[in-house]
Amino acid sequence: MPLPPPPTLSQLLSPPSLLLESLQPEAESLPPPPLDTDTMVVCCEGCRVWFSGVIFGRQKVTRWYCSNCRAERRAFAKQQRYYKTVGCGVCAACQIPEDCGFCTICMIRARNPQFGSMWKCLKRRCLRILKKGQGCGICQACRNTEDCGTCWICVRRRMNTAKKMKRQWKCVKRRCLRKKKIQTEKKIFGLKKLTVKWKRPLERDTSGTVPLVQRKHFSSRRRNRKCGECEACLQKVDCGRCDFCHDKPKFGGRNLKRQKCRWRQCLRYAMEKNFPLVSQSSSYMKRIREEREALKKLEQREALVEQRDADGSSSALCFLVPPSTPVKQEVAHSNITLGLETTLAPKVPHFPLKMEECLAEGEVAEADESTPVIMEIFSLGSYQQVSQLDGVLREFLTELNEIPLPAHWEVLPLEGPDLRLIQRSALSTVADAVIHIEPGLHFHILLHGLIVPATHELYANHPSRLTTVDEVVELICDLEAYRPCAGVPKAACRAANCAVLAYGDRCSQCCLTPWPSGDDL
DNA sequence: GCCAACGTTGGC
DNA sequence: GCCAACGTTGGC
Repeated sequence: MPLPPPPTLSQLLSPPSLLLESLQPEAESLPPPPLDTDTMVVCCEGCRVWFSGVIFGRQKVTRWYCSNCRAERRAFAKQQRYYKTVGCGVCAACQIPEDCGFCTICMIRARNPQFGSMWKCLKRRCLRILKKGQGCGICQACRNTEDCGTCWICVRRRMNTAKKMKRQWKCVKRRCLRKKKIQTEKKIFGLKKLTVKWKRPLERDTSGTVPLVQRKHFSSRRRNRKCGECEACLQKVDCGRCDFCHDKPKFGGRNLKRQKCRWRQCLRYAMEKNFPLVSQSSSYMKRIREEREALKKLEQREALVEQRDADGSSSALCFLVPPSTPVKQEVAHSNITLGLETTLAPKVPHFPLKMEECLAEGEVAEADESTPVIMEIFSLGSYQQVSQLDGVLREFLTELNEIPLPAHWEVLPLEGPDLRLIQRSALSTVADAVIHIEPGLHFHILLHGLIVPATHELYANHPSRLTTVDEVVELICDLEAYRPCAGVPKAACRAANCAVLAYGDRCSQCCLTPWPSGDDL
C-alpha cells in the first residue's frame, strides 16, 4: 500500500498555535542586555533573538524559546515522529521491502518474536530521522538532502575519487546553519572574547620599564610552548621517525598534521598543563602511554632488525633507547648498554633493567630528568621468554615498563606464566611483597612466601582483574598502606586463616589466637 | 572527548 | 614569501 506523503514542515506549522500566540512577548532584536535578572529580557535558544517582557512565573526555565521557535520545534518533532513510525517513503531505507534479518533488532526478534513491533529493522529505518548532534534539522542546510556538488568539499571529493578522502567531510551547503550561528555568538559574547580583550598589566605597560622578553611573551596570541631548557627543547633535530615527522614535507609527508616532532615537544609544558592530573587522569596517562608505546614498538622492531642485520647473529643484544633519545645518540648509549649488560647480566639474567637499577640508592635521587634512561635491555633469551608470555601479559609488561612504578617496585624476571612485581626496598612496610598477575589478568599477592587470602579486603577494594597499569599502581599504593601481620614471620603465632596483611600489628584473625609461651617463639 | 585536518600566526 | 607549528574546527 503506498504511504501517504509525509507532512511538510510548513504544513505542520500552519495554523500557528493559539496558546503560543497568547504567550508571545514583545519581540525585539535587542543587543545582549546587561546581566540584570529583574528585566526579564531573554534570549531565545532557537533563533538567538532577545525578547523582553517574558514571564516565567514559578517555572524554573533553563532554556527558553520564542513562540515561533516553539512552533517550529513542535512541528519538527511531529515530523520526526512520523518518520520514525511510518517513514518518509522516499529514502533508500524506506524503499527496502523486507527486514534484513541480520541487524540487532532482527536478531532480537528472531529470538523473541514477541519483541515490540515498533522497533524497525535498522536497515529500514528512515534516513530522514535525525540523530542527536547531526544538526537542528530545521534550517535550510539541514533540509538539503543532496550535496551541492560545487562547494570546495564536493569538488575535492570529486578530485579525490581514486584516493578516498580520509574524513567524511560534509558538503558546506548541508552544514547546520543554527549550530554555526550559536557557536559564532558564543565566541562573540562568551568568555573567550573577554579573555582576548583583557590584557595583563604587564602588557598594558607602555612606559618601557617592562623587559622586552616579558612583553613579548604576553603579547603573543600564540602561547610559548617551549621552556627552552628541558631535554626536548634542547633537541634541535627532528627524530624523523614519529608520526609528526612523517607528516612533514621534508620527510616526504603531506603536511596534514603540522605538528612539532614528538620528541621535541616541551616536557615542562606538558607537565605544567597536565601535572595536577597526571596521577588521576587515566585518559591522559592512557594517551601518553599509547603514544609512547606506538613509537617504542616501532623503534623496538627497527632496533631488533638493525641489530640482527649488523651482527648477523641470533644472540644479538637488543638495545632499546628511550624515545626522547634521538637516533643520532644511539651509538653513545649503545656503549653504556653494553657495559651494563656485561657486568650485570650474570646477576640478573634475562631481566629488563632500568638505569635506576644500575645506580646506588643515593644516586637514584641524583639522577635528574636529563639522565638518559635506558628503558629496557634484554638478551634474545629474555626476548624469547617475553614472546612466550601470554599475549595480554606481554602487552601489560610493555606498559609497565613504560610507566614509573611507585618507589622500589620492579618487574621480576620472567619465570612461569605470571607477571610479577616486587617491592625491593627493605625499608618498605611491605618489603618483598610480590604481586602476581596471572594470564587473564587476575592477581594475587604474596608476602614472605605467604599468599594473602582471597578474603582479604584488599582484593575487595580492587577489580578482580588488573586491566590497566593504573589499576596496578593503585593496588600498589593501597598495598603499601598495610604491613605484615605480626604472625607472618612467626608461624606459631599465626592464625590458620591469617590475613597476612594487617593495618595494625596483627590481623583480626591472629588477634583471636593466643600467643604461645616465649619458648615456642 | 578525542583527534585528524587545516587555517592561521609569527619568526626568519 | 617560506616554513614551523599553534590553535581551532568538526566528524566520529
